[in-house]
Amino acid sequence: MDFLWEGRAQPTRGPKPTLSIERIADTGIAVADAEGLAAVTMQRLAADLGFTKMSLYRYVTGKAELVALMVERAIGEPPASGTTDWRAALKQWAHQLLAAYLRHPWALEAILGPRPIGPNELGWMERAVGILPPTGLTGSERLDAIAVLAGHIRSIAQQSMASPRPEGDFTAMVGEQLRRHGDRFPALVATMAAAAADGGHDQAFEFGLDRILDGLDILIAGRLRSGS
Amino acid sequence: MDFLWEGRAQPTRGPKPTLSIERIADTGIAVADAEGLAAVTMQRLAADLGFTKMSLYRYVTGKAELVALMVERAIGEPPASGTTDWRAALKQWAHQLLAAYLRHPWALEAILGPRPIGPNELGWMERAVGILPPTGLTGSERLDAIAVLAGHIRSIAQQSMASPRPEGDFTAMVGEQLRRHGDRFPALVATMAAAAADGGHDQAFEFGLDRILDGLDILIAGRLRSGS
DNA sequence: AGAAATAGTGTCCGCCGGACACAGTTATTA
DNA sequence: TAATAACTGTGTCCGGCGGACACTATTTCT
Repeated sequence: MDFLWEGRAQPTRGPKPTLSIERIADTGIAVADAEGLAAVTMQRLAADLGFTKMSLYRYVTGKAELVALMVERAIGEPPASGTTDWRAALKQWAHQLLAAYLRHPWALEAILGPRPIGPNELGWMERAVGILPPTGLTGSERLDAIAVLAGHIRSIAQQSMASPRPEGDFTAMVGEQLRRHGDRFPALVATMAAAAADGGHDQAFEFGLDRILDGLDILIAGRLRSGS
Repeated sequence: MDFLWEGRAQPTRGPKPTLSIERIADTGIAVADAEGLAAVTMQRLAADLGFTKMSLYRYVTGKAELVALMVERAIGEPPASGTTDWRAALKQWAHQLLAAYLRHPWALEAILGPRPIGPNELGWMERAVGILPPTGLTGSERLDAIAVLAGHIRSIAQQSMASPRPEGDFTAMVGEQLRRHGDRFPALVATMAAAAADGGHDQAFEFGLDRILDGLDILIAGRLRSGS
């Protein structure tokens, strides 16, 4: 349950371990980066490491624990902040977290559903809540604000997941279906045509981020006005 | 590829099929609702239906297709809108979509990554973009606005996923780790304490929704002012 | 009365996560 | 120094998964 927090107490007797949790997790990360999370199997990692499958179970109690370790290492520690302005700092934080997800898209798959929380994941949250205090929001509001941002980041990262085949692209797929059944979706057809006419390049992340920050700004400005 | 759009042309010769795609998908939905997506196996569905596993492959080319069908049926058609005010309509849409996800939490798992898009999914998008036109936003902006909302909804639904065991709850898990390693996360500890002191009940969805809509409101108001 | 196409079954395969017993290695203890 | 306890890595085995394929039984068209 807390294997993400304290390292195993290393035993005194017995042969020296040749492998390490870190090497196994890093191999898993490399495989997942290159071929996706589905390619991460005990067999595969053992083969890449030159060991047998069962030897890995000396370092990891099961696959769930392995994946949790991979996520924790892949996400890493949050970089330090550069500004004190809450809006600029949150924007920077969002960009950094998005970059981390884009480096390891499989992590989105791995963090679905209830799972143990590691120090790095908590570190990212810590950095974010550390930005907000001087803004006059309540504790719940600060947590909720970060939840919105984190959700937007995950959502965009998920949408940007590189698809192995070109026909997996979401907008292309929508376009294809609209070409066939456009009569059933008139507003969508019109909007996508308009989007293709204007700039049309992919700004979904920046757009959503700016809207959320604008919305927070209003709330914060109101609080500061009524509070002072 | 378009099995979600047109029904199979039914053959003339041969025995009458006893099963149907719909019955199979509905059985899958029932199993997934009750025991999660992992419990949905060909063997299990066949057993529940009183047939052999391989008989299902007469109706469905593989498990991926089955899951796509399950999602399409589970999400269903979007309900009709009640208002013409864009903000109220978007809010209603968001609540309806969230409710749909909460009814079938496993759908979040199933819609990760590139996948075929069905008419119902496109219907939800159609309804959303149909709300926005009279707001002065460009085509790209309207699509991006919906993407932010959809992301927030998915994110909240994912966070609210009922965990089988009580210790799977996210905030509880965070609290537990903070109790042990709180010294490393001072801002987080302070914020969670503050959140427990104020109302503290779960308003993450409404909070984020209102922030996003506020942010959109600013942009729209600005466009209308400069446009007229 | 074929012949052709289909529905459902039974068997088989490779791959997966993982339990378990075993042999070899190392530090402690008698 | 010899015995022993603890540990590492291996080999074997299991149940369950998705799915390929051959086979029989059924239905309809020629």
